[in-house]
Amino acid sequence: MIDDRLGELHRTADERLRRDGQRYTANRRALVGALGDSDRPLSMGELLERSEGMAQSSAYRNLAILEEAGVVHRLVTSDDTARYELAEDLTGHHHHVICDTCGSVLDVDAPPELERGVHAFADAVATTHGFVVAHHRIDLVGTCAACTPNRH
Amino acid sequence: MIDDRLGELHRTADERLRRDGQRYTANRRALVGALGDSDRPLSMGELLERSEGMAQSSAYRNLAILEEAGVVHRLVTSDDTARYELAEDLTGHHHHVICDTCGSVLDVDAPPELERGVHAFADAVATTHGFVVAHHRIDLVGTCAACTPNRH
DNA sequence: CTTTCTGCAAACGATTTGCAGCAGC
DNA sequence: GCTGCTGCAAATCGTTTGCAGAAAG
Repeated sequence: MIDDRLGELHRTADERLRRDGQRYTANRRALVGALGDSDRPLSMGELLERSEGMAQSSAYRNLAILEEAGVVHRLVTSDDTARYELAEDLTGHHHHVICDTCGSVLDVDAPPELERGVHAFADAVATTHGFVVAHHRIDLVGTCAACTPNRH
Repeated sequence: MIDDRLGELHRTADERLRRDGQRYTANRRALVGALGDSDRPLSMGELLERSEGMAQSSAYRNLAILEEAGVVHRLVTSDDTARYELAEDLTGHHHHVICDTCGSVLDVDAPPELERGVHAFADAVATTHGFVVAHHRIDLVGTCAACTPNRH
């Protein structure tokens, strides 16, 4: 196997769950697999489509446990449905492009110079306000290519 | 009156509502006044506290209408309750510092150099993905000064 | 066997909506 | 008066939780 990214991912997830006294069950494996296959955050609906026969309540419960274990990250963009992605240390640092019209979210990398700028900003805020900055978000919000023709 | 910022604000809100065929009622004035008095986004609870006797449903309805009219902006940070602030052209461009622990949100200005970087990034994404970027968000997420001592 | 997981159904909490009466123009 | 606004109560919708049985170790 040339690219064992998914195998590695499952191994890491298993390990982090065990550390929390949790089991890496088929349901959890399915969720992590679905997120690992995707290049963007997935909504609950999308996750259920990709997880044959999983009860919605199990999905919610497992995603919460996976987030607790540091495997998954839950995000809320603008509409009222949450989306899920793998934790940042599993995917690499990235940002989001969000379509106001259809709610879709795309992953993108920001130029290093921009990242440097945000870090400087974060340091300044930490100093000024005694705020401990854990991480930052940069979202570009607008209209995606698919939704643009629909504007009139 | 030396600083007629609030008067001006109410005049603008009135005008934008009328443009939409809406009235600038006492309830709406109270909401806009509360947001204009605040230096940070307010939750529904905070808005109701500051709006003596307004029904919650009226507040939600009016905030939706004010948002439609371009007077108010609704934002969702991480927890599951929305927050509201005046539209950006009424407050000036700014960003948010969000406490993961207590959910509080603080307004902050980013250095111009950082804003330039984000715009360049937005332009690049627009070109690459055919995405029309309407605006951007930069959030610093972490632990506020008030919540820091509680970490152990 | 014991503990954790699971699905189902009921419960929740933020937000929305239907409706009848009140208010603005 | 007509139309929009309000409060109230009921409905919605995403998400959470209680519970009894199934599965992992």
